[in-house]
Formats: sequence, C-alpha cells, structure tokens
Amino acid sequence: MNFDPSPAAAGLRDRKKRQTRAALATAALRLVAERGLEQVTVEEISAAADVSSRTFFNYFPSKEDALIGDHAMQSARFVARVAEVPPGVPALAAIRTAMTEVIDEMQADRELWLLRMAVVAQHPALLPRLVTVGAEAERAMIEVVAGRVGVSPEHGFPTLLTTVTGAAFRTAMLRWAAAGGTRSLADLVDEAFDALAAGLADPGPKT
Amino acid sequence: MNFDPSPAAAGLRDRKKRQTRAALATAALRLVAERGLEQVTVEEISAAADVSSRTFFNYFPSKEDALIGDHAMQSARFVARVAEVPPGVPALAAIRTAMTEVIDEMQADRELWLLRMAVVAQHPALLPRLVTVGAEAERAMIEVVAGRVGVSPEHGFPTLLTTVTGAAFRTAMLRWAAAGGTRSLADLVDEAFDALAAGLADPGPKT
DNA sequence: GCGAAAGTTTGCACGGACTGAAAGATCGTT
DNA sequence: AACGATCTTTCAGTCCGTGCAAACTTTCGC
Repeated sequence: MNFDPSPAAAGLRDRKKRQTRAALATAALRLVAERGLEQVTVEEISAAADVSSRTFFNYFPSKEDALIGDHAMQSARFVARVAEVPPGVPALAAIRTAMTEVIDEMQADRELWLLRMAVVAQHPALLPRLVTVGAEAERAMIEVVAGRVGVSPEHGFPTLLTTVTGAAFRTAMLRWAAAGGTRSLADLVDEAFDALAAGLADPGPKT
Repeated sequence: MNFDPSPAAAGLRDRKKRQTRAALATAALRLVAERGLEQVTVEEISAAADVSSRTFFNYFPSKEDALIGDHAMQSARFVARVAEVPPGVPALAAIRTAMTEVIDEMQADRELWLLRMAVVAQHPALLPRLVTVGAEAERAMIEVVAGRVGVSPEHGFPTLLTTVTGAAFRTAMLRWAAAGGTRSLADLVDEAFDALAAGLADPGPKT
C-alpha cells in the first residue's frame, strides 16, 4: 500500500514508475501542443519517453488520459474536504472552500497546468474530462451534498450543484489559461462562484 | 440548398437518405441499449440498417454521433430564439424561454429521446456531447449572451452562463429519463433554472 | 550474496474505429 | 435513352487499444 505517492519514495521501483509516467505525460502534452491531437500517435509519445507503445497503455488507458492526467485521488480528497466543512455553511460555499486546496496544488504545478489547459482549449473534447474525472467521484460528491443540505440524493439539487460547480470551475480554468495565468485562478473561481451565488443575474454595465 | 429538411421531401433521393440516416440512428440506439456500447460494432449497426459499414461513416463521423443525433440546426435555432427574446429580460430567463421550443420538440419525439437518454445514462461519456454539440453553436451563444447583457465576450459571464445552463439542462434531461418521462421535462427544467436563479441556495428541508 | 517471488516491460497478434481512392449503382434531367 | 451528379460499396491502409506470454528487473527471505 502506498499512502504517500508524491514525495521521493523509498522504493526504486516506484520512483521509476513515477518517472516514466511523468515522462509520458509531459511528452504527450508537449507534442500535442506543438502538432495537435490527431497529428501525434502514441508510438511517437512512447518513443519520446523511451518506452514501447505497449508500455504507454500500461500507464494510461488512452491518449487523452495521458494529457489530462490522473486526478482520481485529488477528486477523492476534494470530496472529503467538502464533507469536512462545518455544517451550516451552504453547500455552494462549502464547495468553493474545499476547492482552495485543489487550486493551490494547481498553482504549484503552474507551468504544467497552463500547458495542459492550452491543449484542452485547442481540443474542447477534452474539457469534460477535467474536474469530473470519475463517475464514482461524482456520485460521492452528490451524496456528500445531499447529506449536507439534508435531502435525498434523488432530489435534483445535489446533482445540479455538482455538475454546475464543475462547469463553473472549468470555465474559470479556461479563462485562467487564456490569460496566461495573469490573474490568479482563485480570483477567477471566486468571480464565477459569486455569479452563481447571485443567481446568475446579468452583471451591471459597470463591470 | 435545402431549407426545410424535416417534412417528406420532394426528391426520392433525399427521402432515401433520410431513411438510411434514421435507420442507422435507431439501429444504433436499439442495439446499444440492448448490449452496451462496447458490445456493438459499427458493422453490426450497418448490417441492421442494410448498408455497408463505410456508408455508416458517410452519415456519422463516429459510433457515438449516431447515438446522439444531429442537433446542429436545433442548436442554431435555439441560439436565434435567445436573441429574439425582448431585451430587458435577464439572460438566464431568456435562455429558459428559448428552451421551450427545444423541449417541445423533444416531447414530440418522446420515445426516441427516452431511449437515447437511457443509453446516455448507461454511458456517461456521451453526456457532454448533448446540448453542447458544437463549438460554433457555443461561441454563437456566448456572443448572443454578451450582446444581451452588454458586456464583451471576453467577460466571464457569457461563457459561464452558457456552460452552466447547459449543465443544468443535461441534469434535467437525465432526471426526466430516470423517471421514465413521468414528470414533464419542462417542469424539471424549470426546477433547475429556479434553483439557479435562487443562487443555488440550499433547499429547505420542506422540499 | 543468492535464489525465489513479485512486478514491469516488451513483442506479437488481434479486433475494431476510421479514412482515402476508385469502381459500381442509382437518381435526376434532358 | 443517355449523360452527369450523387450516393454506395469495395479495398487497402493507419491507428487505437487489449489479451497473452516471454524476457527482464527489483524486492524479499534466507
């Protein structure tokens, strides 16, 4: 069992795996950013990372997944953070609060994420695969929200809130990348969540 | 130029094209609903529609597209309807109003849409391809919203509103299908839009 | 150290999605 | 009936993605 995947690990085996995984991911991003998704084969990505193309598929189930990365654990932590926010805080605000941790991690990997978002912007089909990376994470999120607001998961609200905040976060990420990281991601997320909390009312001309 | 694609057309050729397109789409839906997406090949779908598999790809660029259908014109009309709503009406309400036409058409094809949504529910990867079927439609929508509320398209609001209402509509469609069409789609969309207008505030326990 | 155990990489073979080109069938028009 | 335009089919080919088994490497027990 590996409870701490990020730091320089004890085993040599794990370190190597992390290396090749990172090499594949960055090679994929770099090549696709240069040439476009269709113009890059997994064989080329694998060659750039010095492994066989079969090995590529041992790490990622598809070409797209190598670009998006593996956010399974981040998603799980995110859901857990939402559950940890004190009760009484409205669910929308709780989600915004829990996002802070994810945002900080993205800012830490700033270059990687800006490149990744540039690729996503060029290939909108990849967009949905961000944030909502897993069906289980989404279901878990829906259940946590249902618990927070005290309704059954069959009620429409938890699902609506989950998908809508996901969409809001995605647009914030896109704007962040479009601005080349000029404005802070946290600011852009705040802006989006403020608009949601305001009922998506038309912004005054003074904005 | 064909300005009126739906009614029984004049030419025999066009009729045949419509027939095979519909045959392919319904065969795809039926087979995938029975066996699942991975267990159905394009060859089988084509055989069920009595055409070669190459012909399938003359009609649809991918297996998924045959399931989702071709909503390009509907999307364009939808965007146009949003632009037609009298100014002064907030953008969120304008979008809800414009949706009525789309919803009515879906209710008219009730069986087809319920089957389609059942398939989508079984294969969440198809979900994003609904509503947001085209990048151009989405951009057009963003521009119309920007025009309505009097901000530049670079402002975050138009994009946010477009993606968020899309997500809301998708959840309403899923609930509609999950309930087997018991509740009217219009009701479920209203519920979602009311929640959006209320700033996604937690629903009281009395809901 | 050393050999067994466990995990990883690789090549091979395969099925299926999708595309281009060229030949064949069908339809509309005169 | 014949011609041109349009659609369908056949064919060959590329690439994605997966199961399998052999070769290899790290780890562990002794």
